[in-house]
Amino acid sequence: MTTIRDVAKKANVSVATVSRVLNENGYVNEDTRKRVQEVIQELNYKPNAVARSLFKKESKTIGFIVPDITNPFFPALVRSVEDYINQKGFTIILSNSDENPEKEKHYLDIMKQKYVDGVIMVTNTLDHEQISTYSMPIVLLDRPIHADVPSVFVDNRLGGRLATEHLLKQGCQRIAHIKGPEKVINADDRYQGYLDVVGKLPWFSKQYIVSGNYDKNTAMEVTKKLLQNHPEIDGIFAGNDMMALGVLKAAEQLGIKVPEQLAIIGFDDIDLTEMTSPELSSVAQPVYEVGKKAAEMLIHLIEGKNLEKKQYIFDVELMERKSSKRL
Amino acid sequence: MTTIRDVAKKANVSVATVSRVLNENGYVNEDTRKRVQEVIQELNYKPNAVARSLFKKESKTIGFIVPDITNPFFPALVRSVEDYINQKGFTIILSNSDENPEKEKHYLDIMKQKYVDGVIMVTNTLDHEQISTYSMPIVLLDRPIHADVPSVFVDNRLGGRLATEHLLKQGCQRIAHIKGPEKVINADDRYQGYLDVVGKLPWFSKQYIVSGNYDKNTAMEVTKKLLQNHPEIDGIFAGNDMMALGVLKAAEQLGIKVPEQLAIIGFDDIDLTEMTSPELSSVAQPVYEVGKKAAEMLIHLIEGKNLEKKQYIFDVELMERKSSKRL
DNA sequence: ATAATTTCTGTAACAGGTTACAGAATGTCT
DNA sequence: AGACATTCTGTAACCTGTTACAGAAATTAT
Repeated sequence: MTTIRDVAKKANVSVATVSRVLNENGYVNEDTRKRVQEVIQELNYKPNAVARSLFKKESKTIGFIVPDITNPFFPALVRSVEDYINQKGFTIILSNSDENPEKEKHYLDIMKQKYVDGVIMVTNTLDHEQISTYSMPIVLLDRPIHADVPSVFVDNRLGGRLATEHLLKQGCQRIAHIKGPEKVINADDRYQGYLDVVGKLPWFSKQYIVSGNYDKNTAMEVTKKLLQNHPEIDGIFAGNDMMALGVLKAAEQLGIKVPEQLAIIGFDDIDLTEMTSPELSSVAQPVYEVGKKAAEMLIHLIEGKNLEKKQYIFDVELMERKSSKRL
Repeated sequence: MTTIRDVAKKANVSVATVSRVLNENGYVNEDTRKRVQEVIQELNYKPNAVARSLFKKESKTIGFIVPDITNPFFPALVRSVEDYINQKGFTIILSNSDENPEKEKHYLDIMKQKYVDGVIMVTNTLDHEQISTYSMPIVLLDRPIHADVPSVFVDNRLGGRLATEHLLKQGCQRIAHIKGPEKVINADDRYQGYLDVVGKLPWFSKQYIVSGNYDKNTAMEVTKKLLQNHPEIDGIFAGNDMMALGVLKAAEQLGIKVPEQLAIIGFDDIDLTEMTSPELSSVAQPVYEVGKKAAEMLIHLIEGKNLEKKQYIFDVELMERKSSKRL
């Protein structure tokens, strides 16, 4: 490995001068600059980022903690964050937390030890206080925790309303909801949106709400039971698209026609909504913008600037496709 | 930030002793050890990983370069690698290359500057020589480049054969192939497997082979044209599942019944094969094992051990589902 | 010509760990 | 008791950049 001292020696200057050339700061004579740069070329010298980090207490690296990258909702988020921070010269350390608070803390510790400049994370197990003990820039994605913690998410409740209203408008008489996991805030918000629309209707009953864990197989199981017990159900709003796929599957296995006998709508508008048959209606999140905004906020914090707002809430959009169109 | 010197001062020992306690090497008196550990607890001291990296020339970090994490094939790979290396105390820096050699080199440079201990990458744009100039452990995933570069992949040609034979056995008379991108080796191997089975049959014609870029929309377009020009086609082997989904979509739009009029099979067996209607047949790769093996090899190389084999080729498995079952 | 600036360069300390080496204390063996 | 090995601890150099500070050289102002 060539070091800055090798370059300095070969160019007959001090390491300080080489450093000045590298960082383009301070005064350097034009001839000297050229000579140093030639030597850098010649030796193919690349400065050691670790040594630089040690002194500057920064690493040009950010952490990104997601529950599980295998969940098709997250890769797009990761991608949009990378696209943004990359042009700012940062790289990403990616970790999967499995929604496990111990893992989350473990990774935050490691990231801090590695001098990451900031962290973007998707969590609902940590609270405001735990997060602030890390005293480094942290931006929450997808799930807000506290008004004081910078976060970016979408209006899930509105989304729940839009989806449910849409089913009503399509003429559904009994609308069920497959809810996401217990402690996940956005699942609860979507559920609230559903309640906003149908909670007061005469036919409404808590029996039309079942839990599905954001997972297609669980959703398929619970939907089958639900439909067998309640054949009157003619519309289902699933808390996310993976569960909506499970619902679709359940309907198919029970020989129920979608959308004629059962209208279905999901949430997230992941890529494969267009690949199913019938195509799946959904509530779209502007995933790319959400990721980008989180990245922007984090870079802002890292650069020591103030945030205009601590929370950004994006609008959602109803995507009407065949699985719910009965008119 | 508390440093090792703070701990040393408070515990009335030298930094060397604290270091010995931290790393559990060298001689340390039991009482001293306890005292130091109490101080570490008390100050909540966490050693600075950057300083350690600088001296040890290692970072407990590996790089992982994928073409695009948004492609549903890669997250599972990333996950399995993370699960393995994590228990060895490593973290992952993830980067998307978009199959662009400049980006790949750029990221390799950065990773090297950050002292990553090794890199796992999915590429076919770099050659043996370029890779070896980086003089750090690199393991290739999914696409081999040269027998000397450690790599893990599956028997794509066999997979191509299995898929095509399966279609033959289902009674298909004219089998087309939607091929992956030009320069991607595994796409070519799958294509060769297809040729192995049907290349010598009397009906065979190059017209039954079209290029689809591993992408569902492109695949849908080309398939529509193909089927319009060649209504005699009654079986399609798509180079990957995303393209198979495009084929499925094309058939639906043309009013062609799957599998009765057209049998379809894909490759990779990504999660959503079970979510389509009809469910998609595919050739399954043991993704989790492939990722794990690559991680194992990399850790081996990092630890300076010798590899038993430079290349590991995993078997594939035919997954027969409804999209191809005509019997 | 002298003073005041500005440009240019080098020395050495610093970031926060690890470890070679030396020396002291303790234990074991004739 | 003396020779030797073993245990324990500290000092200081090292990893590789960055930068404060000082001093020299060149330029501009008076």
